Amino acid sequence: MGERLSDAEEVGGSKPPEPTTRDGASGGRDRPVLPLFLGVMAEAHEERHLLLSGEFDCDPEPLSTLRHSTSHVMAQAVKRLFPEVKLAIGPAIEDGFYYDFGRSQPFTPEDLARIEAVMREIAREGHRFERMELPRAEAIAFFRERGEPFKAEIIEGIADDRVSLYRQGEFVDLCRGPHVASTAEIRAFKLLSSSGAYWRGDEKNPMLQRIYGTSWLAQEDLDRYLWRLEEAKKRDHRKLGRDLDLFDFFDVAPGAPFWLPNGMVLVRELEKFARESLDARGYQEISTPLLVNKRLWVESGHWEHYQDNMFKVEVEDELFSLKPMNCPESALVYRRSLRSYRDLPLRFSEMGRCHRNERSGTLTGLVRVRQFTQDDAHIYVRPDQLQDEITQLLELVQEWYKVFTLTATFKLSTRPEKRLGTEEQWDTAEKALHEALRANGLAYSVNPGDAAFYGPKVDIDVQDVLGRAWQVATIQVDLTMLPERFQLEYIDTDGQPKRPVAIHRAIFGSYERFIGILTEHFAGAFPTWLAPVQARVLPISQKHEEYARQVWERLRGARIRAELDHRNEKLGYRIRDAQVRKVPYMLVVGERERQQGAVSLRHRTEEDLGAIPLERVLADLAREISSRAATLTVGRS
RNA sequence: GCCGGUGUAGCUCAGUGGCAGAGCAGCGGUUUCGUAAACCGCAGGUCGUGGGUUCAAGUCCCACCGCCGGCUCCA
Repeated sequence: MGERLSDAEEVGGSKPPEPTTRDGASGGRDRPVLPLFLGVMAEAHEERHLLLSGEFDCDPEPLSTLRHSTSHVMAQAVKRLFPEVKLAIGPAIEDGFYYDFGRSQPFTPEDLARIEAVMREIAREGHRFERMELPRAEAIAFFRERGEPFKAEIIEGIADDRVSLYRQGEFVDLCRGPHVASTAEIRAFKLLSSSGAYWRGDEKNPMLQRIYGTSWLAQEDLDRYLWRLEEAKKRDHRKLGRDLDLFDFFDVAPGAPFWLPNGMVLVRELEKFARESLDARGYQEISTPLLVNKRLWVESGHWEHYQDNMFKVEVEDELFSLKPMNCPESALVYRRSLRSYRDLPLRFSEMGRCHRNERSGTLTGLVRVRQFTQDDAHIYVRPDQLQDEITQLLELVQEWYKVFTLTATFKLSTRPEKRLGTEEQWDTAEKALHEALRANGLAYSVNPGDAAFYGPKVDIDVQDVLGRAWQVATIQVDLTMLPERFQLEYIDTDGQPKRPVAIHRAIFGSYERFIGILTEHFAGAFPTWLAPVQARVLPISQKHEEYARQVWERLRGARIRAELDHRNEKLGYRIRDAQVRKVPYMLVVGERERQQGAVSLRHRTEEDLGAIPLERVLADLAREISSRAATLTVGRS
């Protein structure tokens, strides 16, 4: 993770700090993996505990252990500064750790600085982490006496007779370990932020104050991580969206993006891509109403289960709602005529604009919105067609993501406790998903019990260049919801009506989120086929404007999105401007080019590539765009 | 929705009770330029919105809205 930023498309990015040579698999020449781990294991009883139970509060892997230990040191520092604070929990998490504290006052940035300073003192003091065990009842009494109600509550929920505590210096915490040997091992860390968090994650419980931090084995690793955070900030689609004039939000429509001309190019190109692909695969596109009478939502069950998220509108004493999903209306389309077994699979695709009343605090740029457009489809199949259809869908998903150089991860979610449908139906559906994943040679993880109540699903995450995962696509088998609730049927070979199986699927997920992810993935430097402006013509001076205009006309004639920048500015200024705007190609023209019928080419990340005949540039550009190439190829060959 | 932070020019930000500021962007002029920022000038503001305190509010107080970081939710 974090090693993938060196792509050629990176524009104006700073160089990462020199990576440390050790990286888990790659040898680890000077990382103190072994000594640290031995330190963790030094105490014989802890080793025994590991061997016997394998139960720890964190992964006994060195980095998690270090982060978990850092959270204890932070808690110790907080207790030194604010003795009245109550301890809750402090786990290691990806890239760091947090600790939750019971305290009426939130922590200020100044508090964090003070806490961090005390943590460094504690590290200098070099306290050993010592494990001890107490009978359960004694431990409860111990924490009650120390005024730690949360800790006591945790132990009350533990079934074991004995619990383990860890001490470093004056600080004692309920903990299963493991820990590093001494606070002296905690060096490369930083507190990052504080926020509210509910006790045990339940909003009915009191709100605690959480402090997040990060901790690493070596200072270089910390520096590298902090650099990664900076880099992620530069790639933030909200910033790039504004800088590149892709989209904007206005406070009159929270959670609903306005697409600006540049961003709308992205939407249109993606739509075009999707339609070309789906048309070739037997999909039939439909479009259904946004505003629908409550009666439909009652029939679909959304009124019962999803009402709180729906925008309601009263029209002439009748209640309507903006659709939060497209499936019920797709079912109406299916149901409007008698279907034969020969008609299946029936694939209805829809660019479905949905509205969901997400709670205000959850809205985030394009990735969490109230109005979005799904690249939705509902596929109706006979049970015997299910597996083959899923197999094809997985192929399609991979084909699409490859175009965007995104790497997908597949997660299979299986039957939950509360579910509809027979065991036999679930067996068949889950087997179909397993087999389809295998048929595609895909590695996947399984989330038992995580499926929707109506059928198992495969969710697909993509990783962006910074290694962050985003859920985009989903393939959900629907055994009961649409088929049963809407009484869907097809006439089978025996002349009898049968229930089809429905598949709900989206590959981009939503255009909004997908464009947000692409923006971050490419850092705004989109492949040429997606780039809002594909080429800029730059005359050396205004004397060369006429030839520049001819070049520009040729580009536009070839339906290339081109601009002519003949502003009264020096060439260097205009080149810089095109670079900043991440325009893939700059075509510089002066007297020499005019005489040769050529242009001097420059890629957005590179130096002058020299004069190239205009005809060749046009041909190369056309090829690159029509093939939806991921990299810049014009003039290279 | 909850906890906290935040909101000043198109953008990035300064201004801590006493005349609303800078850089970039924009516009005008000079310059006519060979590969990442020429020079001079001009214009640009209900300081998120609404109340309040004060002789005086961008600044202090209250409420609301948006945004940011989390929590929760994510049929």
